[in-house]
Amino acid sequence: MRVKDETKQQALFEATVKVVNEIGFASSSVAKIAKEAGISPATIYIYHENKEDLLVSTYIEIKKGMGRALLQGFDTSMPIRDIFMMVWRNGFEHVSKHRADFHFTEQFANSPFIDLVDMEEVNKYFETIYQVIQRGIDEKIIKDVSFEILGVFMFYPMLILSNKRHCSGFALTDENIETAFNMAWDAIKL
Amino acid sequence: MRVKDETKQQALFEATVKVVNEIGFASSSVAKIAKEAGISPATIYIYHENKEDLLVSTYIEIKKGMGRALLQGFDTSMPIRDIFMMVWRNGFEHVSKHRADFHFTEQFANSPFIDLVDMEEVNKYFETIYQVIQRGIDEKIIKDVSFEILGVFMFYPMLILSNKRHCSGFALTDENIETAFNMAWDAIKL
Amino acid sequence: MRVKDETKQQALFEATVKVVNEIGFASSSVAKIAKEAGISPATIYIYHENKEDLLVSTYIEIKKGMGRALLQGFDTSMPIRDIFMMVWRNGFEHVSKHRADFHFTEQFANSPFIDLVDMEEVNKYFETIYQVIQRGIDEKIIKDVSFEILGVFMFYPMLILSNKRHCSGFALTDENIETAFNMAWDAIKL
Amino acid sequence: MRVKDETKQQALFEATVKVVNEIGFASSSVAKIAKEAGISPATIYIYHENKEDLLVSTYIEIKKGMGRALLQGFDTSMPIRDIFMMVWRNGFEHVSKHRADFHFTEQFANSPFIDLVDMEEVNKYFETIYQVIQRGIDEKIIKDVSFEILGVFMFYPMLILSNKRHCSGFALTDENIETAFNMAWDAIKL
DNA sequence: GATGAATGAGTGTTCATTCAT
DNA sequence: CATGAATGAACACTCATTCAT
Repeated sequence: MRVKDETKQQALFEATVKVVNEIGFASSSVAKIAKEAGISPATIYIYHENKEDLLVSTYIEIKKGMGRALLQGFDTSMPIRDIFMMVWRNGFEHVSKHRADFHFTEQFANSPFIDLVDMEEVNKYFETIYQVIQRGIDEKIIKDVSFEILGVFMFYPMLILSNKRHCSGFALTDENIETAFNMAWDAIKL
Repeated sequence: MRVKDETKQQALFEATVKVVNEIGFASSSVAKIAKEAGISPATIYIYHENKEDLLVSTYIEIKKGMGRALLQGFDTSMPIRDIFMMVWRNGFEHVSKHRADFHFTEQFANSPFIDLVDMEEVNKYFETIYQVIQRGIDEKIIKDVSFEILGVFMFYPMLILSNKRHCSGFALTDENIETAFNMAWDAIKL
Repeated sequence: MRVKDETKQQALFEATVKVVNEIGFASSSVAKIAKEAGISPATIYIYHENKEDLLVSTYIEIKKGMGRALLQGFDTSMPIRDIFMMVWRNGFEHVSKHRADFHFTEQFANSPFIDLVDMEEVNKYFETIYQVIQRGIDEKIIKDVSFEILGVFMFYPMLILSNKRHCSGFALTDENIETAFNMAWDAIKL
Repeated sequence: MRVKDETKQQALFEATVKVVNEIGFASSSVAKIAKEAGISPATIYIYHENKEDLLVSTYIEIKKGMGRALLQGFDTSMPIRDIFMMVWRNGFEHVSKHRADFHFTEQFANSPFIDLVDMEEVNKYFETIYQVIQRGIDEKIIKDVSFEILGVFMFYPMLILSNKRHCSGFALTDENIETAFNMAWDAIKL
């Protein structure tokens, strides 16, 4: 795998997301993705070892972007609740701007492909957030339960609410986002 | 004229779930499912119009079972919170007994296959629960927000917490289940 | 093969002709023919040993009808030319009334299926006509060339001219039929 | 990038003709044709969109060769009858050299596949001959009837007489060919 | 006599991947 | 670096036929 043309690599990621979103993993083929990206199927093998690698790389690329987006404007000195609200808003903003990407990750994370991902690598993009949660627990602001349970009420709701497939009726207005945040906060706050 | 073998149909559903869970939609083929079910690939087409129909039927079959399970022991006269707790417990119990089925639906619901399902048909299995929610809203016990938002905090958590992929560290103990219920209830109660 | 229901047998012949004409031998299947005939594929095997036998039987059935039709109103005492003209007219009349049947035989006779037919059996339906030809040769009215060559100019033209595929512009009017007859007669007469 | 192998394309045409002639459209499969051509079934799809396209292309290829062959030695200044005789002889010579090809076209032209052919494209290979016919009509040498009728007596006989299936007893000797020509000429001449 | 269930073998076509250019 | 040609293996699905009922 020799890397050269960065725009081609980018086009490949975008094509992968588009094709998989439109027809699912079951029907997605290297040929179709290549066609969408405007390159030859053979060229994909210059950028990626095989099909699996293409899919996994696409997933990690998107996750990296999400981790970065959530922490936009982050400031340790802010009150815990404000930090969460900011993260919450950042999350909705980022997702609404990258619906397709996020849609892809949902599909990916609920398939056996997820087993191929080195979760350590992904988690490090969210490290800072874990630290905030821990602080909240230590300061007795947040319930003292496992990160996983907290995530179920604080982070998954962002994904589900933003997912047209699951919540077709939830418009991403400031008001709706705040209402939902209050519910999430009620769930996790002590 | 031989008569249609009902056990074959059942074996087919189980094989579909098993194969899809193990290797995902991307690699699941009619031949593999048939082999797992111990029948000829051609026989599948006696029971189902095509592959799509097999997958969709499997999904609906599972959803039907879930809807039935959630309402086990249901009694209108119970207090709203108790009903939800019962549904919550029923949910975890059912899911823990049918992990594979439920795993399949997660994958299915996050793929384009879900678009092939007549949601009306699925929703009717959950009709009674919708009525309880409405009663809770009317009696000012539950927050007056859309069903979708409530579902995100009251029902999706069951799915995510039970999902080893997403919550490997969440053991389905009575204590954990109750802790999580309290968080869900905090989120939706007025 | 036990024969019972004559109308079913007839429906089967008609279905065979219809299906083969519409989609050709390449796509025709026992199942499609059975469906067209309104019976089960399995039932076909009560009336015919196998698919081949069904096709061949259909061909022979049609040929029998043609042989009979050509000789309608036949009378040995008529002048040779008049006999030919009568046969010619009978031919066009019969074909125009049984376009589909005739269409089927064209396709059949130009496929390897024809090799399965016992030509002796078919030829006997046309025996009388061969005798007339021989008389014409003996009486020095018709050119003394082989039956095959004479057939090419006297009988094949009926088939080709009646075939919409080959002669879309040839309307089966009395005038056209007579014009063509004169050409055929010019070809074979001494 | 490997370059398309023209001999492979040719082998494919020949294999198609051979297989279809031997077992008919009903039994001819892409796999059998590929095997006969010595290539992988998948390779066929590099040269042709699908099976249909392979068959149609083969037909057109053969027709093109025929059109060219008929006009060998063609000279406008020759008398009409001599031109026809030359075309007639060219036809028999070409057919006898390419029996298999011509056999294929007979089968093809009597099947629904013929409907897939752009007749305009085929007819242009015979354009010159149509002009000669028209000249013959204008000069009152040939009967003033439609091209189709003339073709039935002037061109179809070549095909039928050369067809072992229809005329097993017609040897392609110069004498036989001339005898038949005279009959054809008698049919169409004024 | 008639049929739907059942299937091994086959259908046309696409797959992920390699390779010569 | 990039590609179209090439393919063995697999794909979803249909085949002709048999068989229990």
